[in-house]
Amino acid sequence: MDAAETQKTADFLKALGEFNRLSLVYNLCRCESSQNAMCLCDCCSVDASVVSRHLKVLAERDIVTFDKVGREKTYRLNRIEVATQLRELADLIENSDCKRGNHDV
Amino acid sequence: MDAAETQKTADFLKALGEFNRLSLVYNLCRCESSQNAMCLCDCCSVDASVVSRHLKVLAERDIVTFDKVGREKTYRLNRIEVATQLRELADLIENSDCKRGNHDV
DNA sequence: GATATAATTGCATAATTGTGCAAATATGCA
DNA sequence: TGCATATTTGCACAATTATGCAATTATATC
Repeated sequence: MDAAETQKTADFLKALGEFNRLSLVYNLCRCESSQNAMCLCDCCSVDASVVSRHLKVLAERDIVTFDKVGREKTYRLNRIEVATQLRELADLIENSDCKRGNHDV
Repeated sequence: MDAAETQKTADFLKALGEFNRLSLVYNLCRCESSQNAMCLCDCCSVDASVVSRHLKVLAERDIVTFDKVGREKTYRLNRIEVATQLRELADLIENSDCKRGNHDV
């Protein structure tokens, strides 16, 4: 577990670990289809510019992906990737190698 | 998903989403037995007071638990609980109810 | 009791982050 | 072209957070 990887995981968790951003994620969670940013604004009582910035953070960490359609951006949640990353962390925490005698984790 | 619960999940993720705290968690991850705080200091190049505060944050979110033995506190990772919470989030994100037609998530 | 070690706390500070507003940019449509 | 809508960006500011150092508390040992 080198520092760069630790930092990457921390950044991923930090991106999810903010109330409005997590609200956006939950909101996208409920939508099978993509949602544009204005629609997502409704779920949190902040300015559109704030939502824009939060979505940017989520996109930077590959938590969401967007398509640009005309002047709208439609966002969708990277369900599989996010879930996988969370499960990998869960597995590491629950069954880290050195519990089995491998100290080179 | 009410606001209080969202906030709680965000706080949990935020606690894990900081480099030095995640380093502490990974460090505890590698140890089957409890580790005292001074020993944990070695894994991150910050002052003991900083480690103390980070451990306090982790304990507040039930990520770690400690026992007080004499003047030392020994910490251990709440492996099962942390892993479970991460997996529950993964499940929610991957298979949110409304993909199945339930919009009351 | 005196001293040493473990851990916490108060304080100041630097750094980061979240926010709103106004302006700018980009695109669609009349 | 002119106007409306979606989104981003610049800027200022408030709030939070991470940090180090010094002092304090708690406990063990001599």
